[in-house]
Amino acid sequence: MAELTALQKQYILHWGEMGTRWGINRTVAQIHALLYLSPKALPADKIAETLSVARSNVSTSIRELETWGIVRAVHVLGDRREHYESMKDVWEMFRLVIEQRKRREIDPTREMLRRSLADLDPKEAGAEYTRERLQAMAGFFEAVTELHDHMKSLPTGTVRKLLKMGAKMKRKAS
Amino acid sequence: MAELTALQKQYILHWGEMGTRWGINRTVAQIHALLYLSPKALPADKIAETLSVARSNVSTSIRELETWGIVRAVHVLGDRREHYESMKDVWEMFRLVIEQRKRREIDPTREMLRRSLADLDPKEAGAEYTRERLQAMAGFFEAVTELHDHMKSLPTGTVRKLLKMGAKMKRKAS
DNA sequence: CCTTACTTTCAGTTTGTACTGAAAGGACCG
DNA sequence: CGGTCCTTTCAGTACAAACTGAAAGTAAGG
Repeated sequence: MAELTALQKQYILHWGEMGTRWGINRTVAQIHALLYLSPKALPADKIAETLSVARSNVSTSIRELETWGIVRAVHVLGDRREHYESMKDVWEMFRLVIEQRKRREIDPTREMLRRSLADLDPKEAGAEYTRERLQAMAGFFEAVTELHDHMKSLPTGTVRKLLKMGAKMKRKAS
Repeated sequence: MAELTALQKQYILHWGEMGTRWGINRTVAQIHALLYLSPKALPADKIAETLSVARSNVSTSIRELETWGIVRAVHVLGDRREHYESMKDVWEMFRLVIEQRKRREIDPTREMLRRSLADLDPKEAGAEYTRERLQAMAGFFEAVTELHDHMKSLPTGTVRKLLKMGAKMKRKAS
């Protein structure tokens, strides 16, 4: 992956934009795209050069990708630099990201809703209405959590198969 | 909803933060939270005052919420101002948002992947590897789309029931 | 150990998004 | 119609996030 082909450029740019729309830093997403397409692990300076960003920016972004668990450092014989490679299993990548975002965002929301419901003062005006709204919202997040936990308990690959099966059944039925 | 209770403030602030993490403008999310908790529709100036943002900012944000289809204007007898109210069905709200985000983000991504696969020049070095990666990614997005379409074809409320059922079954089994 | 190769940290700067307030644009009322 | 009330638009500004480059930190090699 000396220089980027038009196709690679397109993919990386698109993935960067997708990132920003879902709260992922553009550069982080671009680096991930680059590594995902790369047949071999790349050193940070190569990444910086290819994407035209500062070496230090690559360092920070790679760290974030490592925390997600979708990029890891590997060592190359006769080279002191760390080389980075992306996980190749798309399903596993999304599973990791979803699981962590759930923990960081959904769980605190459930917590907040539970706390709110507990704190609700029934004497206050409109408390009954507020309770209804909070409960409806809480119900949704609890259901999503149940679904997530349920899927998590299945071995890797099963979800994929189930989705594919569902798709086939739907086609047959229609 | 003259002044905000501590609970309402907490909910609105939290929802605003949630928004930012998922690519939704903070103010947009806060306004939605306010309307969701409000038993009656609120006029724009009231919203601006309550959240301490400019009237014009409310105008733009409300418009965005209206395009999502989760907030609508209602008229109050003897008041010339538009009053805004949020949809109260949480499931339907999320369904709307998910459907539109899929259309805006997932669909163009599938398109890009399809185009990339078509454009792939087999003579280029590493084309086979690139094809594999693109295909894996495309497979994922196609599966997600299938799942989405499948759910969409079910009547409102069914998904909710299925999730709840799944949760119960899981509890029984374990 | 000292040098060299590489990585991380961080203060300062840039950039893009969000926000404001003033002005223009409706719409209803008398 | 003219006035009032309300909404939208938009140019300018503010702000937060992202990014840079220099300096400090770390580790391998001689």
